[in-house]
Amino acid sequence: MQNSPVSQIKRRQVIRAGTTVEQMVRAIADMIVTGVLAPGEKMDEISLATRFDVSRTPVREALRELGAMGLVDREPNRSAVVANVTEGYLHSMFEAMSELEAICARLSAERMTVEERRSLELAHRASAKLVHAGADEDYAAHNTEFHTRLYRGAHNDHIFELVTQTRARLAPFRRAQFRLPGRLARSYDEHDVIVTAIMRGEAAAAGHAAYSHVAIVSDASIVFASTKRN
Amino acid sequence: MQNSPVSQIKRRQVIRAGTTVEQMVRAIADMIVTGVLAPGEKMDEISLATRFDVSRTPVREALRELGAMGLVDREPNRSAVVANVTEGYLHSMFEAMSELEAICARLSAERMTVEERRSLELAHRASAKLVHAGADEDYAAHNTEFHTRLYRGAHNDHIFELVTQTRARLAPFRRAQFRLPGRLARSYDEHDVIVTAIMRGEAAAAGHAAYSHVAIVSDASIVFASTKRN
DNA sequence: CATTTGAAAACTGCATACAGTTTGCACACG
DNA sequence: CGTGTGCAAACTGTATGCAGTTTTCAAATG
Repeated sequence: MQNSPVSQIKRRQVIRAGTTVEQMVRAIADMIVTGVLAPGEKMDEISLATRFDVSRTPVREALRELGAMGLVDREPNRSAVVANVTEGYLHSMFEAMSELEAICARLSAERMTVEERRSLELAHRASAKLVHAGADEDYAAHNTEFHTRLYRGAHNDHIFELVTQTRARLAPFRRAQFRLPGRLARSYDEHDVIVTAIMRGEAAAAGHAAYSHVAIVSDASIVFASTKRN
Repeated sequence: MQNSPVSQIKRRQVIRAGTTVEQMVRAIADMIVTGVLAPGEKMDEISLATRFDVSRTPVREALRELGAMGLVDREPNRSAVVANVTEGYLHSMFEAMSELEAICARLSAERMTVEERRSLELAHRASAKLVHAGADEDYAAHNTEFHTRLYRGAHNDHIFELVTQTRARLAPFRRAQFRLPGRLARSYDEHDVIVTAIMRGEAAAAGHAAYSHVAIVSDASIVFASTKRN
């Protein structure tokens, strides 16, 4: 394991500060949502402690926090494992995501400032290039930002927290959503309906469009997740 | 420290099982939502440790978990404090609550089983007696159960989690909601509209009724909370 | 009298130590 | 050859100790 003191020191400076535990929470959460750690994978405290060059105490606190976030499952006297949800629960998370996005789109249509609307539309139009170029990765990044704009546009901090939290828990299960042929173009079109409704201040229409958009992604992801499992 | 093996064993048997940390999380969370600990109150680790007769380690883990739940605020090298949110954030939580309840009522209208509908209506009808008797406390208990029925009736585990979590964080700020004169009777009437819509399977109507119902409670609570603060 | 300062007290962050539990393996026994 | 049993290794849960930070309070100074 490449565990030189140098890399440790670098980590502490590069990943912006905070307590040891906070750094570990971010680092581990990142590994989970990006798929470096797969759902179901065991994470014993000693390995993590040596890997991050700290004692078990901060590791345990980080794992507990990740457990509270729903990213890892913990049982007494057992190793923590990367959260692996049942298909039923996965479905409920996707449905919740659709509902939450619908709320955000609806509220965005009502509440976004002129500046927010303008920059939403600009970013959306710009993403057309990525679709034509077939740039999966870049479009995925744009997509993440697009949805974050909707969450912020609702101007409700608590809903922002709920939707962000749900998105993090879903992340491990919807990687590669843009691998499906033709998905990029259709995603763009769906975004377009949402943006248009928001620009016109048509709250209900924006909500419905966002609901369908997420539902479509959900269906694709559930297929993906269930074919991959076991 | 009175750390006799006997008291240890007793605790483990009397307070129903789970790890030490889980017990503490439940106990402290309960103190917060019931108002034994007021928002803004400091909770230093040593006091809690001696109070629960354990070392600081499990206390720290419990506090971290409570922090992740949003019930306590933590900053590096400072004592944890019972979460004290800004008026703006409080407002966003109440709005989120309205939206979530609307979703639950809507889905309940579509998905509740015959049995669930029957027992919802029965419990609701029974609560009329409490209103006439002016039994604040008992009606509050019924009210909690009533809303829990809606959350379960939606048949979506993740939404259940989100709404439960939000309710817990709001609890400290809406105590005494039934102290306001005439509130009991109006609450019953509002419940009645929701129940009727659900029994008829009118999803949209149930959603709207639930949204208004919670919004009304929110307004009252915000007044209460802000008059009490500072 | 108000303000600054500095040292001690109090508390948090992390490491280490130890106790209790689970797991895996080897050996005995049917 | 399969199965059960017991021991050892590995790991989690909790306690304790120490280092570093914040807070408090009182004395000194203007």
